Amino acid sequence: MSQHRHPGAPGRAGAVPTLPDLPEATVARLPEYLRALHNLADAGHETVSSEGLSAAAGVNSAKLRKDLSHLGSYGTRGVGYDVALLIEQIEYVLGLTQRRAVALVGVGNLGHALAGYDGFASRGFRIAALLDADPSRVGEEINGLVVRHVDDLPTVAAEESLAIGVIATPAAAAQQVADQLVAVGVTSILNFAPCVLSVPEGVDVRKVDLAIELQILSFHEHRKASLTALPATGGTALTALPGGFAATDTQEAIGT
Amino acid sequence: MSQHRHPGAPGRAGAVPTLPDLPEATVARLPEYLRALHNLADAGHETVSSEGLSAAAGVNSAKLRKDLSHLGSYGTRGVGYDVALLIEQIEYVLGLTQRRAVALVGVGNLGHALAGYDGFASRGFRIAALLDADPSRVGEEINGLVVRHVDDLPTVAAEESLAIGVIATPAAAAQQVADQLVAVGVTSILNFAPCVLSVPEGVDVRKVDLAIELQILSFHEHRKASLTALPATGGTALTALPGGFAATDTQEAIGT
DNA sequence: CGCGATTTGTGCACGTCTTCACAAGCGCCT
DNA sequence: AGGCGCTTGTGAAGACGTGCACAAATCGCG
Repeated sequence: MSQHRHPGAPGRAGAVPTLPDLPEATVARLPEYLRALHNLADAGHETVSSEGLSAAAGVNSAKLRKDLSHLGSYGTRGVGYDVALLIEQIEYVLGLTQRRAVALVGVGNLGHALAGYDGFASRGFRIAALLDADPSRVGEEINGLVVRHVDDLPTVAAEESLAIGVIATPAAAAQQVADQLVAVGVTSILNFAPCVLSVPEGVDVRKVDLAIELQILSFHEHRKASLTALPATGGTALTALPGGFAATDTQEAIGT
Repeated sequence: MSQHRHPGAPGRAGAVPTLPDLPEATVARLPEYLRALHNLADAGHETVSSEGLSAAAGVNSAKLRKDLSHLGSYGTRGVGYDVALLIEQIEYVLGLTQRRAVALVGVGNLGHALAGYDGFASRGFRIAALLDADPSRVGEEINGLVVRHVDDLPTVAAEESLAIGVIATPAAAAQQVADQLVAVGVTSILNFAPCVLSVPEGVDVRKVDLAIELQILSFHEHRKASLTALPATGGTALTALPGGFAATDTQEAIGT
């Protein structure tokens, strides 16, 4: 159990790609670690302790160590983790060593924003095509890409190796678009439309619903409000401790 | 244990607001149930079984029943749930009976889209103000609202009862904006900037990072690809079962 | 070379979430 | 009224995720 490193990662010369099957919760945090690591690297740090990295990523340090231990044993006792090596490892595990092509369907309000969002490009993705069902939108140029009709999907898929699709259409159109994406071989879908998609087995769907996030916050607001009404204490029950900000002030590497 | 309904909900004539403290996982699903219920109501359904509702919301029916049981005992054995009543209950618990005012800071690419997103308005929220730090953006009118300078936050907070803030700025500005929001009394923040925020105790932060979602999908792509490479079976290992779409075809009420 | 300071990696216990399976309850039909 | 079929609500078990606390490992220094 001492040092089991996973093959296929550093010298990726066709080695056997034995991906450790990570817990979902860990996978969901890896991108956050990766972002924090890039910040640290930009700030000139060569190594970082689990304490420092966990603070920058906003998690518990024990959790971070356990997460990273699932990748293998990178990191030196008494020293910390090598920033560059860890970046390489996480990017490998996340499959970011190749720049994945993404098809974005639905160039409405949100689609426009996504098309212009440089966070995709800067983190390993390339928007390969913009598609829309509305003929009046076809031909429009956004950020250097021309909007094509969604029925051109097969053509697009033939040009590019499409694995990921993003749906930013109204809910009514989402299922049909999903079917079209699946038909051309897309096996991962990021869905911004507020509806449930049914897809064949083997296709992954992640959903982002902006209104849902607000509703969750609303619940906590409601709860907080109902708490202040109850207890015998005066009024300023939850206006935070007087002096201090709670979280980790180890955000050294955030600024730019 | 038979029928414990929670006071303060139906006849909300100042009754004691005893919010049951729901599990976080349940809270996160309630908005999804609510959306499905609205669809069912629009389609004319008066009642719905846990089976039907869970299918429309894309979850396990046992999970749905347990979730709803946390709210109290609405629903009739042998019949199902009264759609209208359940909507009322969930909206009450989520604190959506009042239309909450939201301040949106950062009117860039994403901020524009959010300002124009009608999903907020249709689900209980009202964008009360658009703010930006860039003077050249101040004064611009978006969707009937004029962009004001972020330093006007105190004024805005004085006009409106602000509890929720949305941050759609670049990462470098997010912490400062969060501080300003907290300073004027905001206790819930939805953060779209890719960074960790430190806030005082009692303030809730939820984060949405579009790139992270893609990276999680990328991991699963990577894993799927490495799986097809390994097993002795031919090639079409994961191209789904021949005939059938996996999920719940009980999406009757989705279309519109 | 040995020792102390430091930090990783992990066994273990705990809490939360999920899922099954079934008793209790309700309505309808005869 | 009684019985039957259907559906909710929930106990219990298992899976999963979290966090503590500490042994093992490494570095630097005298």
